Amino acid sequence: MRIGELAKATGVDVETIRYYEKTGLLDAPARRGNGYRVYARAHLERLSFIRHCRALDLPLADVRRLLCLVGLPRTCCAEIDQLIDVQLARVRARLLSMRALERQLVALRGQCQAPRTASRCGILHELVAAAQGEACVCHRAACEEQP
Amino acid sequence: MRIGELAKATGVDVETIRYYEKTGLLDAPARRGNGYRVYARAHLERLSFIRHCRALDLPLADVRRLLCLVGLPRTCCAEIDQLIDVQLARVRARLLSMRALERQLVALRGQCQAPRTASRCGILHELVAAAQGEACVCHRAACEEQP
DNA sequence: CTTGACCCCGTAGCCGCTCCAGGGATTCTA
DNA sequence: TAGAATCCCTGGAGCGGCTACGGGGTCAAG
Ligand SMILES: [Zn+2]
Ligand SMILES: [Zn+2]
Ligand SMILES: [Zn+2]
Ligand SMILES: [Zn+2]
Repeated sequence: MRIGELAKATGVDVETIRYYEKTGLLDAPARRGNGYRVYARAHLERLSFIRHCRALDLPLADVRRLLCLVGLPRTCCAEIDQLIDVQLARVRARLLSMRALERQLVALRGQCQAPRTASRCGILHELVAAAQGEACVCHRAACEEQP
Repeated sequence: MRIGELAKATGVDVETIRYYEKTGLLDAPARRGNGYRVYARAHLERLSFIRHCRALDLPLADVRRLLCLVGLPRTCCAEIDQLIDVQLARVRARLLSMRALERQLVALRGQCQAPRTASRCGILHELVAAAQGEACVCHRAACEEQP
């Protein structure tokens, strides 16, 4: 199986596969006489594993560790479970900040309903005013929700 | 006002301020005899503006454009409004994928309730099985929700 | 025998910082 | 007045996770 075929089979870009090899995440495969990489089933599975982990947005360092733990079946899995817990916490934190961001942007967007000149744009006006120390709609709203 | 004072006043790190100057986002300030940067009120406001935009997660290229438009008051503000619209769309897209991610991670986490050996860890088992082509809890769930 | 798809390698670029080494200036304390 | 702590300077490297590029070699179809 050549690199392009592996790429198609896994949905991972060719360049990315080479990058994974360079960083030691994927074993260097055998080569044909012409220098082309030849992949075996084991590579396919390992790369699919990586891709699946990446779909969960796990950092490559975590993926590396997981791949390592697959080869150590006697280890306690607490570390694995914790990797997922930490990732879940990261995702939830991001979720919270994205929600706040959405609210802020909606509030800001509401400042300009119809196109005018820049000097009369409610959005720009708001951003400039906030920079001069005045409370801004986007962040003022967030603060008032607190109590 | 020295760089450290500006940093404290705006909440922007000293290194970041220098970075903004290097990339032309913030004007190079005057210097004292000893080479220290001396900032004026205009810098403080400009940097506060940048920080506020960054709090909305606007890319620096957009911030740059906004700063440029502040100086062109006669321009139509449609471009400003659109910058915010695009950012809102980005945030909402991220929000959707974060929500999906949370569901997937929760499903995966549920595969291992109590610590065992790695070879019996439901999480690791799931990841490996998925790499071998079997449907995984995390992504299978997502697919079944579609219809 | 040319065209086009595929493959190789090494390096640089993206974003938005963040940190480092290796120095100089200033200010506070003992 | 010496030493320590704190500030400031510069240029450059490093982070993550790719992505793009330049300049080439290989191979099968038409
Ligand atoms: Zn407007
Ligand atoms: Zn605001
Ligand atoms: Zn487990
Ligand atoms: Zn899955």
